[in-house]
Amino acid sequence: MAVRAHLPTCYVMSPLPPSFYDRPTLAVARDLIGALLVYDSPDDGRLVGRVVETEGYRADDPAMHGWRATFGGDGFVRPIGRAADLFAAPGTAYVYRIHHTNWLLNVVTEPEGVAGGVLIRGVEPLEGEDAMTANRPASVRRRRDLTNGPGKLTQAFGINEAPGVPRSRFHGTDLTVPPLFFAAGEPVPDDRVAAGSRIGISRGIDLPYRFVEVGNPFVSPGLPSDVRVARKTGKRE
DNA sequence: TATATGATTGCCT
DNA sequence: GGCAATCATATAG
Repeated sequence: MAVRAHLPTCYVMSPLPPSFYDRPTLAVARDLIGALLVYDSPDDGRLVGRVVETEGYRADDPAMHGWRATFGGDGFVRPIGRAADLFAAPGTAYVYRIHHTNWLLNVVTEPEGVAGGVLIRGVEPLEGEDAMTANRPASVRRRRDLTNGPGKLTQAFGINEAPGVPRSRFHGTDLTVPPLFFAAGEPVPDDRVAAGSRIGISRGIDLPYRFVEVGNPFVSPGLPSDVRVARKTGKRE
């Protein structure tokens, strides 16, 4: 019988404050493991997922959006395009669409004026799982496929948008107040958190900016980019 | 202005 | 395992 995480009954789920995000990006990414993603949905009621996988993106990082235009060349910082929104106040939502219908949720980190963000890549459903199931395609069979990927969890929570919509409703919103926010969960000890290379990127593949809860089935299934490259080129470590 | 690519997913073989 | 979907954004010219 599978052991499922449960909501501590005595927990008051209050939003993590701006000071939580006003820190180095990787510290926030690490500490979000085990935190609760909460959305008080007008359609689905309260949805709660426990964060089990994150990735950090920051200014020293060629994988960050608009990195070349923003930091390249003379090293002068000039926020351009999407990257400008990563300079926003800590705790701001950074939501963007990739490929066609996939929307990815990030939270902005570091002091205002310093670029950084954490991508939420996997959560474990704790509350409102029926609604999450309804929000995902009927073809989804395994429970873990509900939320074991950055585009999957936004769809399960209903914080994605329709194709053709240029921006997300939540892009630029404050994640330190309802309806969409993070709350403290049971802290996850260091021996259950692993850092490694990120997934699906082509630059900065060696930077260990990805954090997962070891062994949790809601960690996304993709191979880290450095492993993928090593396989493709036939190189062994 | 023109072209290449992507912080993914799901369906196909 | 491979690859299409589908278009905004990044980058080159």
